[in-house]
Amino acid sequence: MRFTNLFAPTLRQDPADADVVSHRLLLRAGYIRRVTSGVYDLLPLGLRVLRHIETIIRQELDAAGAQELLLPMVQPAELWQQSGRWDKYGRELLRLVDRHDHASCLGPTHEEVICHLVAGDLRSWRQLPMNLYQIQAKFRDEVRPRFGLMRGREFTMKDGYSFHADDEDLAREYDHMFATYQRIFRRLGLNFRAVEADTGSIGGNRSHEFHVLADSGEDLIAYCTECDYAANVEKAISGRAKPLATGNEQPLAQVATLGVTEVDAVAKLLDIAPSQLVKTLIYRVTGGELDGKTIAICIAGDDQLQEIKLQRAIHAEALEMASDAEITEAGGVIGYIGPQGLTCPLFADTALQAACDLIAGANQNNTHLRHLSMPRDAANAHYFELRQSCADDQCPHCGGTIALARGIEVGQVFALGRQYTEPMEVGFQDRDGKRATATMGCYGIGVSRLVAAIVEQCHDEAGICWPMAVAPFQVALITLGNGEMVTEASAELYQQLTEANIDTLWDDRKERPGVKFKDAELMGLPLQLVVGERGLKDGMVELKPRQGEKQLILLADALSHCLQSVANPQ
RNA sequence: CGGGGUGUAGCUCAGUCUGGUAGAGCGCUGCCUUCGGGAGGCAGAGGCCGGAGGUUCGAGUCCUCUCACCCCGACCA
Repeated sequence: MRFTNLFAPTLRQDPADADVVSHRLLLRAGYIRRVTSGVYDLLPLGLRVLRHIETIIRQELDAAGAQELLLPMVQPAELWQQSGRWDKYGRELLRLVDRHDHASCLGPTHEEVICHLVAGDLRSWRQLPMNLYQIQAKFRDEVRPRFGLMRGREFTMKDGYSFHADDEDLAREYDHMFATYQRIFRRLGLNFRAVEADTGSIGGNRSHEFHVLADSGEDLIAYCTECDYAANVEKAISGRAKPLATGNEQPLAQVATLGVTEVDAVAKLLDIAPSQLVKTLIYRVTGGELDGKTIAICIAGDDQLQEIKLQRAIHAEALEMASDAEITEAGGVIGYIGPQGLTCPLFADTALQAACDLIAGANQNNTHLRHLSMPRDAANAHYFELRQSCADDQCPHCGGTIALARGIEVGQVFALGRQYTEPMEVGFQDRDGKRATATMGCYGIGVSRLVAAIVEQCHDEAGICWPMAVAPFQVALITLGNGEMVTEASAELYQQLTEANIDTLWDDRKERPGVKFKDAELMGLPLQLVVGERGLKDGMVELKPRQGEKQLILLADALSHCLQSVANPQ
């Protein structure tokens, strides 16, 4: 491609509304433009990168035995009503009504549609297993889209679904897809980590997320520095670095804490560690057996409640901090809430299970209690793992040290089981001649998000630094000046490179050298091949990897050098 | 949905407090000079100051309403 034919408007200054590096660079380098909140145009350069990522995904999935198909974006409400998600999915599901007053939605994910398809044609166990995938635009009406391609409302996703005769075979395919995902992300040149994950609203019983490690990531993951354990903090379980004190049961005693309510302030006033305090939080529950009820949660003073864990533990759909009135009704005194004397159900973190000699609110103004013993004074508590993992925690598997890192979730695999196949009636006749329901797995990759995630990990001061495997062009052929000699040599090189199937962007613009170098670096092309009069006099050109040193080479050797650098990038 | 912020030239932004002819830099067009790291000169083009209503002799500026976008939070495969 000649630069003069390429639509790639680069910006000299940073766009005002982009704070995150990938968003900023993709806008500046002419890869994307915003249409409206969370919706982007993918310009030719952006599309090239996306296509390269798709190609790697296709190659690996096809090799793994999956088949590509394409499902519709507009889906009838009936399918979602059948699975039960029409009412459950919430406002992220963009619903529309057509001219016949028929309700539909834009697909945020395709479990219903694929089950409908498979249910229609599945007859026998002999047809199983099958693994079907598609790469397609998804729409989720996110409450707060942000960071460019990182969290859009419309985005490109690879979603795959597998169907099996039994859970054993599903487990096999789950592991197979897990390994395939690792190969895909490795080929993309990413520093990533697979972590155990909560199954969220998609449901199911086993799930891993794949995270690209980056400080701008929206997720927090906990991992062991000594073994393979890694999990999203929404799910991670780890032991406190310093267990809480047990034994030593002394009688409860009131202590005046006039106007002091915050954990750190109380700890300071009483000259104790924050871990010796118990925080009591009051929530209102939506969904599940406790629907509409108020509940109390106890957690160590220096721990944070992980709400997702609580939600899972009590099978709730949503949690909200209780209002002042609800707290009072439950017997709590705001600022001095403690487990004793509350009238609502009490849940506590397992770290507190045997803890004694604690300080807690007394449910009395300006008063705390000393020597609180959870087993003795909060005997009605139900214990669950509710605290969020912290750095320096103990690994549950090997006892090693836990560390935290930020991650961008770029893929997730779920063993769904029969959660969708039951209501969608995906049945077949098993080898004993009996009717059976298929079991299902689903596997997603955020393709457009990957574009952003790669930039987050591969950039420097000057711009993007694409891995060779996904770069929109592999070589930036930069012609310096307009002389006949350099133009002819460049044209010759351009033809050679193109014929050798090397994606080459020939900067044939009448621009000064600085402009060309800056644009090539901003765009992040992995190799620069520079043709200038200075070198050409001696039959030489320059080859420079995006982040490496430049090398003078013979014009005659340029093609073979490029072939080698493309095949074996630094 | 709560909190904060921004809308003026293609981009980045001044001008708004204190009402009085619409500005700068970069980019863009033409010409000249320059030609190895976002050059210099000259001449130009480009604006319903997000939108609607109001106050005023007069509104980018003041008032009311509204829309869009960004950030933090809540939420979220």
